[in-house]
Amino acid sequence: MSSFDEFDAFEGASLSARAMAPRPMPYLDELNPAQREAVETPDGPVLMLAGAGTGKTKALTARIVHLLNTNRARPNEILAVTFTNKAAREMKNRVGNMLGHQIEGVPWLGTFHAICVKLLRRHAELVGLKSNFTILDTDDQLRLLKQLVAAANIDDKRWPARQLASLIDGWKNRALTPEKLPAADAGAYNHMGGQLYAQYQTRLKELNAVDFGDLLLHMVTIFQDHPDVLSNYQRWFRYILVDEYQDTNVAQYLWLRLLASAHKNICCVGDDDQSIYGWRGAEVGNILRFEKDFPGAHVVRLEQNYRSTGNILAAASNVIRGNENRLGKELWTEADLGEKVRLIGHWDGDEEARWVGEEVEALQRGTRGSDPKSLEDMAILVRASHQMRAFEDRFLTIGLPYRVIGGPRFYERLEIRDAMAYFRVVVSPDDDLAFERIVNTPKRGLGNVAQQKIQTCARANGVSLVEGARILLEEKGIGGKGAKELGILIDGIDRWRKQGTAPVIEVPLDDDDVIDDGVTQTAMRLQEGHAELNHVELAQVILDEAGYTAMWQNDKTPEAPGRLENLKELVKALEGFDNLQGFLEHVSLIMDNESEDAEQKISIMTLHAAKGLEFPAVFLPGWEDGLFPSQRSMDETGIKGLEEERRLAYVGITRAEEICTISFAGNRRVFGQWQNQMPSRFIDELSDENVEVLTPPGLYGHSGGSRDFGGGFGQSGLESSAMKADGYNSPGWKRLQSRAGQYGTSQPKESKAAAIDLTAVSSFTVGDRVFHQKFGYGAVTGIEGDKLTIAFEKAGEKKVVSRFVSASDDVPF
DNA sequence: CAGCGAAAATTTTTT
DNA sequence: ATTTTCGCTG
Repeated sequence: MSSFDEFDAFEGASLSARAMAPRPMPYLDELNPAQREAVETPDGPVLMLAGAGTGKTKALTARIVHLLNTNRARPNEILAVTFTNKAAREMKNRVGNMLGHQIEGVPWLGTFHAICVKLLRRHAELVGLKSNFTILDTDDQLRLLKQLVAAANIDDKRWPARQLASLIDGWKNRALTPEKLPAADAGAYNHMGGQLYAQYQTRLKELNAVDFGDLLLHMVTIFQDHPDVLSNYQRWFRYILVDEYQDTNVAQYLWLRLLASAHKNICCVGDDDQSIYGWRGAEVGNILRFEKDFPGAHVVRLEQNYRSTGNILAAASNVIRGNENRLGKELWTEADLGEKVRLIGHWDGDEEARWVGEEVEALQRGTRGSDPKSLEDMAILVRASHQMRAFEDRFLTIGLPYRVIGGPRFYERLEIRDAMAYFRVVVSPDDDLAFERIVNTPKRGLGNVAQQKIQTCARANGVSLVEGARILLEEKGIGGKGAKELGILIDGIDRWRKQGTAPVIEVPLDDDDVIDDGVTQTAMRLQEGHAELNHVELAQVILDEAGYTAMWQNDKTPEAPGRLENLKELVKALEGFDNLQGFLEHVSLIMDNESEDAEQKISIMTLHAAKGLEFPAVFLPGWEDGLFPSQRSMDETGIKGLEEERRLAYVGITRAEEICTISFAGNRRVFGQWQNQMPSRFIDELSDENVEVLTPPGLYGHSGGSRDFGGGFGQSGLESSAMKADGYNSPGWKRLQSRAGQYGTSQPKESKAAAIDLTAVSSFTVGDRVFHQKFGYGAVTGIEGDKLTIAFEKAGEKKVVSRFVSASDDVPF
């Protein structure tokens, strides 16, 4: 009460009060009433229901700053959790900016996983681990499970280890240890699920390792079994903030509830309409139930949208209205109606990609009525990643710079994982999984048989694989080339260990000094060893001496140079860390790589990856039933799945600030087979008055100007609404169908042949030497209609539309 | 044991 | 259609 009076006085603006105010709070003036309410209700449970684009992050950061400014908490007494590293980074930055860098930052601001690692390092022994445990990636996890499955004599064919992995994952998400597993669950996976889960956990402990799910599960277990530890943290974390609360799973929920149960100073921010991670264990129920979990909770609704135009917002609202289980919010905006949401149907997926490409270029030029837009301001959001390919191909051929977000990540690449496995073997002698990975990479003549022997020997002696291999060699249990190579490898590992920084040693911690200083205290400390090399040099030496670099240098496949390049980048990335251990830790948690490059590019990403982002212009292709909403999602979870898909649609539309373009295709290749597609049911749920139906350009080719489907559907507003009123019987759709009939088949394969006749372009023959703007010189190796297959000297083999290449003679020197 | 060709599986979304 | 896995041969 008392400390608050000062601020009331401050509001009153009397001079004396202002002089007494501890710090100015300009950030409060920038908040709207709802945001301000959320910020100025610091104590007790608060639920901030923040719709898309309503300034949620702003409110959250202001709240943190406010807690600090009012001296309610010191920076390290605030626990702020997010889901993604990106969100954590952004919040850190914004808090830093608001504070004007007066304070180092908020040390306990991070993802659930990052924070749990920090905590678990301090209390590892309580769950039978050492504090330098390693975090397994999904690769290792699967390899481990495969071994267990094989040992249990289960047919890997009928019961894939992958399936077991996802079961275990699911159990961990629900905070179920093997002991707590309900009988119904334990019987899964050929009646062996529970047993194998227990074995898996035992094995992890032996390896001194955890998987991703363990990070939370172990902490929940520790909190539940050790009230003293829990109460320590309850006292320490005086204020708790949670971002994206709708995405929390049971384990995360329990973790939070345990920590908050004493003081209940917990502020959860979320939007039930943006809950799109149900499939990986997120429980919308957590947010729907908040007021029951925390009686007397203060609920604040953020409903003013600052992102999108009126039309976009209205269309999105109308779609989400189709969901039953909602807390209910109605977004509004002061912005103009703006352009209507644009809707267009295409013949097939390639045509769709072609059209989007042209549309992007038109937006760039500003010939679409609006100001010219930068590629940075545009995004293509797809349901599933395989949809990206069509756009990548298309953009490659027309030379449109693009960037795939959330694609194959740097640290998940084969060569990077191999290299890291080498580092791991050097750093942690017991990392059997890493050893398994590299023992025969590069090829050392150590096949299955030899590896089996090492396994057996290690197990018989109760030692790690490296030691097992050493013993095996001494006992001459292996001969020939393999023995020699194995000897070299083991000697190498010994040498690298000596050359590098000495291994970490545990620093004993007692609970009292545990959280004393979250910034600088780490559970491990480096022992100043007799390192001959710094860790960057060491990494290079390891890769070179192990023959790993050479392996790729000798590799003739086209991707080998890229892999070498990646390895170089990896070594360079090491410079940012003090030692190999720190780096490995970082990598296991930070799996995103935001490589910012100077060139302007359009972004391609999944709808999931787009959450939290915004773009002036957004393309939403592939709105077809079965693809979006995804058939699988509906099959697996029925109406629940459909509602989640609908939320995904809502997320997609609300990413757009000014221009939102939705499209679908009548035909699409699925598993290499052509399939007829129905327009998505969500298209029918868009509100008519906010949508404009565009006329598709000619079906084929670039020759005769724009032809539309069977005489122009959607020219008038009436027709367009008719179409949307019933997508399945819409004139547009029927015309799309009848167009198919015109070519005597519904198989576009056939009609593609027709397209070839119409285009009649190729003035090239196989063997011609050609030039392409982007790829340079090459030779034609195949012709398929107007598409040429060209073996480029630099870029390798590519398929390119013939009009983008010229005979190389034409190119002036 | 490795390299090659054939068969099978894959396509939701990820901290 | 493409990628991964499997099984056979050298």
